[in-house]
Amino acid sequence: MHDTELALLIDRLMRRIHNGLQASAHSFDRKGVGPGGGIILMTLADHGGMRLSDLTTQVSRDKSQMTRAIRVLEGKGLVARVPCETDGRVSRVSLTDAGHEVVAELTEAVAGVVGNLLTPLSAGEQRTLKDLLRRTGVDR
Amino acid sequence: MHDTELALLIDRLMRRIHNGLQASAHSFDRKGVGPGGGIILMTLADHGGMRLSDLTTQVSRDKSQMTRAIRVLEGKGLVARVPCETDGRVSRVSLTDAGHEVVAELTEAVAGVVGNLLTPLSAGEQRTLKDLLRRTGVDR
DNA sequence: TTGCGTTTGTGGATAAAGTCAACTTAAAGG
DNA sequence: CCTTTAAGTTGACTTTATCCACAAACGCAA
Repeated sequence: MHDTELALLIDRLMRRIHNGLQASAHSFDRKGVGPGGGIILMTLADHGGMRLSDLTTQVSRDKSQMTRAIRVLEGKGLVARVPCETDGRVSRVSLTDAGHEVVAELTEAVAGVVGNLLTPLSAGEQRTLKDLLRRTGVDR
Repeated sequence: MHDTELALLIDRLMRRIHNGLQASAHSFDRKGVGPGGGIILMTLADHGGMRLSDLTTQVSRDKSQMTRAIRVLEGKGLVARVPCETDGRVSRVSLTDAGHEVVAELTEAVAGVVGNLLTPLSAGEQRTLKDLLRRTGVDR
C-alpha cells in the first residue's frame, strides 16, 4: 500500500483554503485574529464553552501556544474565561457576543472559499467527503 | 449554506498527521528535512523533475520560501537542479538517488500514520475519500 | 493526613514557516 | 527596440511551532 497521496492531498487542500482566505482577509478579519485564532473561535462556536485542555486536543495544538492564543483573543474581547468551580486548575473558555459576531463573518468567508474549492463535487459528494473526514481516527 | 465544518475537519486531520509523524520523526527523518521538506520531496517523487514554479503552485506555497527550501534540500544532496536549456529563467528540480532513499523512508512513515488514522474507514471508503479530495478545485 | 504521581495551565527560549515587497534576469509581443 | 510579464532570488519581518521546566490543584493510597 504505502499510501502517501492522501497526506499530500490534505496538505494541499488546507493550504488552498488558507491562501484563499488570506487573499481577502482584510475584508472580513477586522479584529486581526488570523488563521490560528479563527480556528479556535470557530471551534468554540461549535462546542460552546470548553476547557482549555479540551480545546487544545480538539484542534490538536500545543497547550502552551493555546494559552497565548487565548490570551490574545481575550485581549480583543472575543472570548471570556471563567475558572471552573469544581476544579481549581481548569478555566473554561467561551465566546463573547463580540466573538460570535466575528465567527459569523469568518463563517461566511470560509464557506465562500470552501464552497468554491468544492464546486467540482456534487452536493452528495460534498456530504460524503465531510462524513468520511469526520469518521477519521484519533491515532493514539 | 455557510459550511465551515470541512475547513475544521481538514485542519484537524492535517495536524494529526503532522503530530503523528513528529512523534517518531527521529526514527526516520535522518536527514532532518522536516515536514516542509518532506512534502516537497514526496511531491517530486510523484511528478519527477519539475520546474520550481510548478512546484510552488503544486504545493501551494510562497515562491520565496520554495527557493530557500530547495537550497536546503540541495545542500543535503537530496535534490539536484539543472537550468532549463530552452528558457534561461527556469531551473528544473529533481530527486537524487539519496533523495529517493529518503522518500522511501518518508513514504513508509507517512503511510503508517495515515493508515492508522484511516482505520475507521473501509478500503473502499478510503479510496472514495482520496478520489473526492483529488477532484477538489483550484479556487481562482 | 501526608506523600506521591498526574493533570492543567503558564512562561521562556529557540527554531521553523509564512508573508511581503523589492529586485535581477530572461522571455514575449508589439 | 521597448514595454510587459514571468521566474527566481534576496531581505526584513511576523507569526506559529516546539521543547522544556515549572507551579498549582487534584486523586489516591498508605
